[in-house]
Amino acid sequence: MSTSLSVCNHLHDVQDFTPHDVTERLRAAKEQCRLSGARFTPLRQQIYQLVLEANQPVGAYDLITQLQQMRLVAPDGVDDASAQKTTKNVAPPTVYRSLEFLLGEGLIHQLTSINAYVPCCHPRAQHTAAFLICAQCQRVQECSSIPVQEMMSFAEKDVGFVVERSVIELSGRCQACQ
Amino acid sequence: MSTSLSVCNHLHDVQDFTPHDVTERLRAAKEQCRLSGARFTPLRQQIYQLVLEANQPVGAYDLITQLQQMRLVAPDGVDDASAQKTTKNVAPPTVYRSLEFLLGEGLIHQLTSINAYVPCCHPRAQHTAAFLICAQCQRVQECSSIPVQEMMSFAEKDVGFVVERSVIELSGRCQACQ
DNA sequence: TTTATTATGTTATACTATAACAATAGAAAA
DNA sequence: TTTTCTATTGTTATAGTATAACATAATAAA
Repeated sequence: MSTSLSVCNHLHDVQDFTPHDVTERLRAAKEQCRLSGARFTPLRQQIYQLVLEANQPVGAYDLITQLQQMRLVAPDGVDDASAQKTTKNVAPPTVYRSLEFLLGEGLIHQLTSINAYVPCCHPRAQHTAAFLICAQCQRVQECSSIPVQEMMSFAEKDVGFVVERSVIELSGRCQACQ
Repeated sequence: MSTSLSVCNHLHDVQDFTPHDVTERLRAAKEQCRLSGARFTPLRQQIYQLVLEANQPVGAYDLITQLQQMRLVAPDGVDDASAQKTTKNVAPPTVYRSLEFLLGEGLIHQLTSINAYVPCCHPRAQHTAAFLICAQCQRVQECSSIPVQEMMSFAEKDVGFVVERSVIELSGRCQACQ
């Protein structure tokens, strides 16, 4: 996906970022956090980048595995640069806390039905969105157009229900996989 | 909820069944299974009844706990009817398999976002529904009216996405809790 | 610098769900 | 009826997801 951030259609693929896209997203996220006073720490950047670079929704434990492989350390008592390095343990709270931060900033979305995370196609204040999840190719499309809004307003106006959190996830086959 | 089964509005509370309602639901479910050739075994009936009688969505492990309390057994080697009875272990697969059966028959719905189950307001062949989940009183309303269908047809017609499974769950405050 | 706050590390554990195989019960066939 | 087959349930073990609680470290504020 090489679409400019300024384009605001109602349906977006949330994967297939080019390296250039990833860089741009990271830069934009830094700027967004700077403006809102949030601390976009190295760990948070790292995890955001992993979510951006994945071509599928990523699970929390996938991220743990990847972080562990990125954090190579020398064995105890060995100061030799050529020594065989070993991976360092990364515990679940490390990633869950960063995921929570990224969700709060609106940089990523949680896919509750498959316990995974995807980048937000258009980072901004938290917004309602529906997701089309292809069970074949694992691609995800984010959709914030009319039908979603109609469902929300139906709930609020017709039923008097105040929506705080929405989970709208449709699984099936995308057009390309049929 | 004492509404007759024949009433088919688009919004239903899925809790607050009277004992009479529960009996009627069980009878209807037996009949439905008899017609479709499915085996509505005692275990499955028992679990369906627990879901019906709950005034909140129930988790699988809630059901396990309740089943264990219902299955009292005498201690080893004691045949005295007056002996103190002890609970018998019930393992997760026991309830998950029955829940899967009830889902397949369309007798219950799964609330993926809170890992819980509720009775279907109008048992019939599997159908798409949205759920309004009150975070305060835990009541759930099942909604199968226009907005849901519009979202589905949007996905299928406008995007060419064939929906196989839908998770549409809105959490917040119901009218009574505001 | 000192203090306060926020973020991360660490250990332990809770909660949710399924795989794999054994035993049993019910239905169908002989 | 008896046997055979199939579906259901029991049982053990484990996988997968997520959070509580407290210690340490890094950053910001006083």
